[in-house]
Amino acid sequence: MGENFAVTQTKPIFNDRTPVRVTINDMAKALGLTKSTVSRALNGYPDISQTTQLRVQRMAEKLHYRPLSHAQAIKTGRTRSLGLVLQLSDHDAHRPFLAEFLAGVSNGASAEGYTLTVASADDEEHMISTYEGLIRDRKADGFILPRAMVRDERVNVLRNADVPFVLFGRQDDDHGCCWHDIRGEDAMRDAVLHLAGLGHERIGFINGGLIYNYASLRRVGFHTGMAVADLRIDPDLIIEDVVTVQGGADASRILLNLPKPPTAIICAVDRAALGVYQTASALGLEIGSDLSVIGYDGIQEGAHVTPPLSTFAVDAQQSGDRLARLLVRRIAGTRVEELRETAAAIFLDRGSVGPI
Amino acid sequence: MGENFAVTQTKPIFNDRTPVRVTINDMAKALGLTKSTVSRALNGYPDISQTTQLRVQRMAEKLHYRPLSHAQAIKTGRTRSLGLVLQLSDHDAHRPFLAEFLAGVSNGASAEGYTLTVASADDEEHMISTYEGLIRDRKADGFILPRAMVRDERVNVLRNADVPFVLFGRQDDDHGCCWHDIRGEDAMRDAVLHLAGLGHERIGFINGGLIYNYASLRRVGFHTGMAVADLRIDPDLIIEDVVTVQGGADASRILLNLPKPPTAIICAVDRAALGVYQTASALGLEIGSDLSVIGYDGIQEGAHVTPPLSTFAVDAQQSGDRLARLLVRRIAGTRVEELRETAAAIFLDRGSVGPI
DNA sequence: CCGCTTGCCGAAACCGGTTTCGGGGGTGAA
DNA sequence: TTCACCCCCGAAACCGGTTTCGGCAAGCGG
Repeated sequence: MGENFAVTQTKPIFNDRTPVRVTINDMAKALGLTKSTVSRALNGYPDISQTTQLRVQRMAEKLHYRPLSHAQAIKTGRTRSLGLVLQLSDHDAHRPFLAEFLAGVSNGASAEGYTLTVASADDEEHMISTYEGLIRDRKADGFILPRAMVRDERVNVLRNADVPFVLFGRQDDDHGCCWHDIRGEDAMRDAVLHLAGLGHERIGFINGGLIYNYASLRRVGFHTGMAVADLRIDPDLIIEDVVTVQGGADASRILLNLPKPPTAIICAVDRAALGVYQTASALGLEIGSDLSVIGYDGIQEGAHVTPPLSTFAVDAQQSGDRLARLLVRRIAGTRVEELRETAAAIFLDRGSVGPI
Repeated sequence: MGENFAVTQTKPIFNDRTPVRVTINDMAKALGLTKSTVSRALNGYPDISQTTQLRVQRMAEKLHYRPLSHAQAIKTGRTRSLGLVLQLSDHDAHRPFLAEFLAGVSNGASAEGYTLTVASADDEEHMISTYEGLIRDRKADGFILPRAMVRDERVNVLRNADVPFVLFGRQDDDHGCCWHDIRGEDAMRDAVLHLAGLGHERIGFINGGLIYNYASLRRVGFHTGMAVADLRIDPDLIIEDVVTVQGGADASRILLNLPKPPTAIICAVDRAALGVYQTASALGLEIGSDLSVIGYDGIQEGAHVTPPLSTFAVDAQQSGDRLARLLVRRIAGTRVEELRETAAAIFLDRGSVGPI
């Protein structure tokens, strides 16, 4: 017993530069309370005095205490994480936005104290089983569904598993659905009006993928615009279900080879518009003068073609952020009716539109 | 006491079509064992008889029992999830692959029974604090670091926090590092040899971002190729730190305006190669005859330009898959030396290369 | 002065797992 | 027969939280 300095410190404060986690027990000890009181104080239970609650909160600040999410999960069932299942086979219509979208989602999530769990699936069947697995293993408290589809099996699964979810895009059967979406229909309408204002009368429309819900909305927008501009709709000038560059090239070739070809073409998807560029150059048409083109999406490549593509840009990052925050509120129990919002696409008037 | 049928079932088997989770207690009850035995049987403890272990495993199959990952996490510290932090500001050099890469990672992870946790950060500082937060809150058992950099602060942080990680790309200071990478240096060498075989002697080289580790490797590969082909290296024909289309256009303009311009240009990044196309068309040069171009990456756009870009394609999905599996093994304790692998890029001989 | 609320907190059970410890029973040797 | 192992498994503690329950002290009315 030569030394009087007994080693009483059983738990190191620092472990190789990494601060050791402070637990609720450390909090309780530091405050002279029991851990149950600490827990209730932090979770805002009404049977804790104002004074104590504040003391606990201050101490939590001071000690940088944050409850372990998976420790609470075991009792509450809440992991504090949002789920996102990517579909691969999805024709790369929305690939370009993925980075921004993901960044937005993860930003929104972490701002709310949530994390983002990402999975992927090749086909629809695999996707459904992926959801079921994630739900069964409680990997996420709720899900973000990109690209709402007309007949959306994901919605059914989540609905009767009673798991919160939020759609990127709207849904006709809105029972239990909340969403964030861009008003593509307004964009299509404005595109028509813009062209009509420049004297165009024969306006072609190349719509996007019909399995997605946005296609019918944008079709309606196109019709609305034509009606407002008092223009007759020629069914021959409408081609639907086009989501690729090649598809856009093919569709526009059909349109431009008509006896009375359109003087302008509106594309529901930028990639299709890029296809129109190919066909135009093949046919010796100059875009912006011989043929006007308006796209939708605002993908990078559109800025680099000549002339730069006039298009309606969507802010994928902002949308991702909004979706995450909506989902968190949904998980917290807010009614779906209060969690439905849309935003406008912004028109980028670049070089691909001209008077007739 | 009119009824003799007492309601003893306290836990419903089905809850609105959603099967209720079976817990380790259900397993114990069904087997007539204690939960501790069940746990040890499933985790392969040596003090459980062969017979019992098999019984337990069969029952687990039958009842579809899988332990709740966050329930085990609280005791073991392992969440069974892999972390991935995306950097936004990262010039969209690798954006195009993100979808495939992510799909690969999440596939590999789920094949190993892991999930994928994704976060994002705008700048480097934020990124480091993001890692620290994820580590502190035990959100991931290990991390995948995309795009290894020359001076990589992430590596430092993870190294002395003693958290497993795996690099996409190699690292000079390989202490504690394991990785998967594509041998870009071999690709650059082969590109030179291919061109030299066609008679080219003045070969330009537009290298990628110098903050990334791959740049120096590809530079070495270029030099190697030139040495093997017995060609002299003209420093004026080398421009580095180019990662965008515009950058590629600018760099190639410099090269092609030299008194003795190159007859072929190798680009370490496809986007730069696309920039070369722009400059070539501006200068009236026909690619494939007047000027040969070889890229690297294998991005989609390369297939759609005319002539299609000859390039070395990397399989981002496969890489993601490999990285996930390597990381899982790293977490399980495999030595880093056994977890270093490289793969070859595959040459797509399309239309942008011709004899001198 | 007494009884009854009410406010506030501690004690303890619980969630679904893991891990340590100890002991019962069978076997082999003395 | 006894004793010492060894092979298995059960009991119980533990991880870091949440939630229910009960009780003490102060306040209030009578």
